Amino acid sequence: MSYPFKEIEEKWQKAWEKQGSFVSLPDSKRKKYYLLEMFPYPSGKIHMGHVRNYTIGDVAARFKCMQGFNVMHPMGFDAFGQPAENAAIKNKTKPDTWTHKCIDWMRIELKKMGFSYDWAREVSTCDSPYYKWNQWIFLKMFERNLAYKKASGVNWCPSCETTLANEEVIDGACWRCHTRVEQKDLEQWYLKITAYKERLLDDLQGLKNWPERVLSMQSNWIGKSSGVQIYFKLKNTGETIPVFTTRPDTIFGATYIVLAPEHPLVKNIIQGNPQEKEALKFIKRVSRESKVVRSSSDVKKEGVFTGSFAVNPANNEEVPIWIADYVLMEYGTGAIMAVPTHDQRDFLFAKEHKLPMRIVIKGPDSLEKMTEAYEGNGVQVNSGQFNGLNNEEAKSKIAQWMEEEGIGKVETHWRLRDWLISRQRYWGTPIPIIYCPKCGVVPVPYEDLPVVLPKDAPFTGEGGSPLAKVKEFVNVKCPKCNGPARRETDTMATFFDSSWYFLRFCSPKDDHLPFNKDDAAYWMPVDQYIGGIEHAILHLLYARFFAKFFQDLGLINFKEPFNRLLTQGMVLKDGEVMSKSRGNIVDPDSIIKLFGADTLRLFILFAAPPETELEWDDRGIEGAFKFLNRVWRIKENLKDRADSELIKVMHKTIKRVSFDIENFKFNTAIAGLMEFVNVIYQSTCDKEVFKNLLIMISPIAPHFAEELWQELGNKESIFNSVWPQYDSNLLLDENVEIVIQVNGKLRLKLEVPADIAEDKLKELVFSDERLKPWIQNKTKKKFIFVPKKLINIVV
RNA sequence: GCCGAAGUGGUGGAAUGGCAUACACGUCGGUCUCAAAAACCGAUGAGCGCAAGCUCGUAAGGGUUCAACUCCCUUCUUCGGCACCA
Repeated sequence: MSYPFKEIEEKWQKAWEKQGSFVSLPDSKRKKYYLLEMFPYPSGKIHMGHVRNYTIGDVAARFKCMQGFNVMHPMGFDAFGQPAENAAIKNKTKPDTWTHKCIDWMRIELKKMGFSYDWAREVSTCDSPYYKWNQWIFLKMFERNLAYKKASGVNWCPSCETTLANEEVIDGACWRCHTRVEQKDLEQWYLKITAYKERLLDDLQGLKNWPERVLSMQSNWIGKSSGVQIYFKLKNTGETIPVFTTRPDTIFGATYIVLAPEHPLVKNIIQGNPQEKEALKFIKRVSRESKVVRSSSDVKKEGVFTGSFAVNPANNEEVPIWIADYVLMEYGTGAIMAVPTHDQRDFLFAKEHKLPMRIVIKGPDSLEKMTEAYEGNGVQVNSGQFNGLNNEEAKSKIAQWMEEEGIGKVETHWRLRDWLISRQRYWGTPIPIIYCPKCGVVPVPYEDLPVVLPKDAPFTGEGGSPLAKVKEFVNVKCPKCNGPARRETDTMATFFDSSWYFLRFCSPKDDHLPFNKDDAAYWMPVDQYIGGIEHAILHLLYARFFAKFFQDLGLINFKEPFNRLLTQGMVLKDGEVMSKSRGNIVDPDSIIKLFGADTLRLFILFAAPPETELEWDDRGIEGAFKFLNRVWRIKENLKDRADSELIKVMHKTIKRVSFDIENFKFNTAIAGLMEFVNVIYQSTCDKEVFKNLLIMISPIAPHFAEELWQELGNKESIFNSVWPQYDSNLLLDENVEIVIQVNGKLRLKLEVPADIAEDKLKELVFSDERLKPWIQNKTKKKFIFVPKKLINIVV
């Protein structure tokens, strides 16, 4: 007979809700702990990824609570976004109706898992009391020129019919629908995240409790590269061609320069030269190639000579100017100095086109023997006054010299671009801007917020912003001159909404500011944040940017919003990510029906450490169920007094499990509990021991533990009890097993008193018959003794 | 190419430089049963051996150390990020 999980889970979910068990209030006398999991998009159904993410968080929240922390554990919904529009078209409903229905379903499913959320703090980003503050934040940014409108080439997804931020383009395709992204010239709203690039990069250093790979991804994305802009001059006209390099130490080896085909100077340079016709042909051909093809690294580097020359400012040498497809207009200055001896791309290009080379940093090969560029360090040669210096040293010396001579300038390049936030979609926060023919771009006054998203908009699926078709929305009076004006009909990207929701949770109902300063000062920063690695760049970078902006507004007084970050691994089935298209989904609800939420929680924590991928295993879930039943049956055999040995094991288990849960090592924490239960089965167990076992299981299987806790006669909830402490005196054994090694190889194990003296032990070891064959007739060189652990005899 | 993470039984996975493979799954055996299921107990890295036991074994190779899955170097493979980034 298995334990009645269904009744138990329903019973306690109701009881906790009624008692308000997880409601959190600021309390300056108690230490706070803000535990946050990335809030879900309300698709209507939770999936295993949610279950894993939220179970990890829930264990930590309940554990911290029993350790005496004032825990805040909120939940909400990231509710704006495109799927709602698609569903509205498909099901002939409204995005608003559809989304709220999904939220209701989702809330029920989350509650079925028994998560300890403070539902009083729930927020949905699609509700105007929330998105009003998106508009407020936007206006604050607008005032500071951090939100601006600009016409430029943008990423355009033809399938979603909207623009995309750079962060939303993955391998040249839309992150959502994988359609190939096109370039389009449009006037769009941007947030000046680049104004924060140094802080976003530098402050990564302080994030000691973030995973290495997330830090590295963010740092790559921000992409700082320091170097020198060097001014080459056109031989004939004296016009300047700036090039960017990170290797100023190789300037004396720059034997030609290369311009991107789109470079604005190209036309002038080739004009009238015999090479003009060929060059034009080449430029035309390259312009037709797509960006993706051009940036694939295995394509041969092609180029043509322009017929013109420039002057290398370091040695006044004349160098030919080429055009090549491997130089990109978007990066640096769109022109490079080529050093074939010390850059592999330049080397290949120079060999192909028989261009001159000169070694300026001594490497292993002579010029004749060189088969590839030498990109390592070494001593400067052929470099005028810098000969003999190590190139690393020469880098800064040369840069300095160039600045003094006025032939170069130290410069830093960044990969990070401003964040494109306007979307030509309906289901998002309206951008609070009005266009007046007289006054131009006018921000909506603060007192007029929120600009409410009209509930009715025509959905045809034909593209174009649906809001533009709602006359009552579009036509307004100009706040400045009261004349007829027109509203902005683009909405904000949903990543805007999620960039500050963690602050809103601190005071979800505040109608004064996005969040209450005092509440945020108490709860923030988030102590532990948990979510998927897919947000390593997008959401986590934007949220950091917003936090820094709020810091500048004086609303908060810390740099970084998330102290610790845990990125949980994905849930796989048969080695592949669970997805609808693969048809390998395991529905959490079906598992809850069969085994209950507690078993599901237990399995998902036991099967793998939180950060790694987790392979779903139907038999594993049965194993988890078996374990809970095994614990359930202990109550039938409780005696008045427990074995003293069992009590020792209990204290060891308390130590171990506390440490493991504290450090998010749930799989080994559970292993420890299983070992403990195995020992209980072979000993005499009493109520006190069993109680401690239940407390340790309770964060993992809360309903289960609460039920047994009550059966033992406790009136208070198990979650009001204090996490057990171990008695370090009981951790010590009287006898210990000592491992005897000879030359590092295990030969013998001895059971001896724990406090045995080294001499006595030595005597014991050398007199042991079983060891004779290994040490007889051999000279003993060394005797290593690690107390309570091992002896190593070197012969 | 650069940056980051990882590589351990049939499987998921354990091991502050000190007994490699904890815990679980699977498999095999036993107890209970008319029988089965459940439950409980036990065995389970490979090779050799009747056995006590021995040898090998943590991607590969080298090094440091009395002692290396763990530290260092080289290489390979897998995954992730960035990338003709100058």
